[in-house]
Amino acid sequence: MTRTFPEEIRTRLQHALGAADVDLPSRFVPAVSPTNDPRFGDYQSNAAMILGKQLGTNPRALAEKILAVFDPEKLCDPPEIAGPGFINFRIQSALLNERLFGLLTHDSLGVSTVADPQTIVIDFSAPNVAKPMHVGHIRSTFIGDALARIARFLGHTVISDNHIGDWGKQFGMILYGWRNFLDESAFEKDPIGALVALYKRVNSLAKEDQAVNTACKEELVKLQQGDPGNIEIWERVIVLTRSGLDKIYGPLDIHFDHWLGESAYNARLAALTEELMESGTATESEGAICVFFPDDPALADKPPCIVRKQDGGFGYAATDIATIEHRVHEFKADEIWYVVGAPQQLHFDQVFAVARKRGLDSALVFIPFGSILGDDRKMLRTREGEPPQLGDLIEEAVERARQIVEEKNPGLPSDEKDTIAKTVGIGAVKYAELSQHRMTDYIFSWDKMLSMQGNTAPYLQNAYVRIRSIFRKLEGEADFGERAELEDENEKKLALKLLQFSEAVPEVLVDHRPNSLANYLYELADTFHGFYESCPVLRAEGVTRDTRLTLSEITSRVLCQGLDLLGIEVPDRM
RNA sequence: GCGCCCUUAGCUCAGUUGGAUAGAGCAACGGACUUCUAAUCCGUAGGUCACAGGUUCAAAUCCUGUAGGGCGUGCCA
Repeated sequence: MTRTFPEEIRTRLQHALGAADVDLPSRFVPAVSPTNDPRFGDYQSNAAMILGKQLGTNPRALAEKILAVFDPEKLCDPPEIAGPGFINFRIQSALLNERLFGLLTHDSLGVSTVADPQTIVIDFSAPNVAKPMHVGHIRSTFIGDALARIARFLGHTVISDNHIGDWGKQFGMILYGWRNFLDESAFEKDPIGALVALYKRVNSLAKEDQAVNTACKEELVKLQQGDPGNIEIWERVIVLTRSGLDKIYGPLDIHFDHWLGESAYNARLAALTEELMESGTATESEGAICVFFPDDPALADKPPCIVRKQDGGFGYAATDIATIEHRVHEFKADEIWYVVGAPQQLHFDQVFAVARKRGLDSALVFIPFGSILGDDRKMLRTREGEPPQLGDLIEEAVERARQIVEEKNPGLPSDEKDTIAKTVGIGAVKYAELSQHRMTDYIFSWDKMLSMQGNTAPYLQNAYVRIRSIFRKLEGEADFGERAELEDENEKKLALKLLQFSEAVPEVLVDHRPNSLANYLYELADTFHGFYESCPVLRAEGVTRDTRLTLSEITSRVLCQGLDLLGIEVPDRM
């Protein structure tokens, strides 16, 4: 297992600190980060400044003391002290050469698997039954899928679970609608559409008419209590919904290990509630079974967690608690990640608190994201208005990409153009989401989601395509020679960037933010384009050519692998 | 009312968790295709990091307050 450059530098700094007999605060770890200006070398550490402050000594003097015993052998040039006390490191060319060339035979492109693999259940996407996926589902679906891919790549055991909303109050509405207004003919033509129409009709009716609202709740309670007629309807609706969802997930290349929706835990809810009562965790309040948190300062003055409602029905707190139990006991989850919108913070704080009271000690991680807003700057909701559907968005993306391919590369076979259009269009939509910080709210915009210029997936795909084009022009098998020798500044910059893939991937899981990987890939493509402009590959000779071929090959592999971790594919031509 | 989150270039957003002169993309302007794919590249212009204090060698980043916005706040999920 090869250490990354920052890890190596950090280790040697720690050695030096020990050798220099510096009186370290407990658990002090020197920070090492890439520089933002090449004049300062490749990496920098502010350790001397931090320590200088804590120990009351001059930072630059301390830095000199550290560097007097720092061992740069086979790693970097002798480090320099700069500014108020930064220590700057420049990686040795020989080491860059060696590591770069080594990447050719390294399957995971320099990325080490984690030392302590965990079993991680990731809960994402979770659409509702009988409602089509719309643009509001983009975030959970794409972010969750990317996190699953990245965690797997790093060596964790990942179990993805689509916890679909197949049991809630909206289902009562479907049942009510099914029993009262089902239009069989419309249903045969377009099952999903008919279900949606049904839902909408009942929803608006229930808003105005309290009796309808109550009737819906009653249908739900009947279902939850096992009424055979309602069960039968429910089963049919699930099958239909599942097939509708598969049509969306398929082209997006998103797959789940399990589809354990809310309904999967129905049989457990009554007993769970009783256990909660018996253990004193839950109490009755205003006719509902609730958990209060008097000992938790953050939750004490908040409304209670409602496990069972007045009408006897179970809310999603009950199913979520049962779900955690299942994941801990059956899946042996060390961690459970919830990729869910930020507004549900309180709900998960409560549910996690209940789980802990029940002795479930797996790490429960809420991974929130900001809202997608409509033109009015309000959250997109299905209840009012009509947010664009995910299927339509994808279709439009593919169409726009198809037009551009037609324009740029009319000579390609038609079926290849189709494939390219899918790869590019879907990539653009995914990247638009994943390149953004997950907590940022944004106003949904077709043009933004479908942009194909600048910092977009097609930009990264284009860099890959240019490289594949180089190799297509090579006669026969590519020969990368026996070593790399970096001369030009653009080559060195690119080599360093490529070697930093090993830093960028693990970085994502520090804060569960795929956008940090997207940023890295954009910078890589940008660096590559600089290299591409000033360093001809095929016209070069000897070791220069070998080196440039190596740089190109590794760049294409990192782009392909990196994009794959975001769930984005690359075409060979575009 | 209370709680959480947000405010960075005309627009959309990054900003490696406190580091050196705050960066990209769009849009604007000026250049580069008989060359390994121009979905590209190079250059110009664009900033009181909402505002006011504070913490320190160092603040877009941490603390306090103010303004504006979003979300949540007992039986939807």
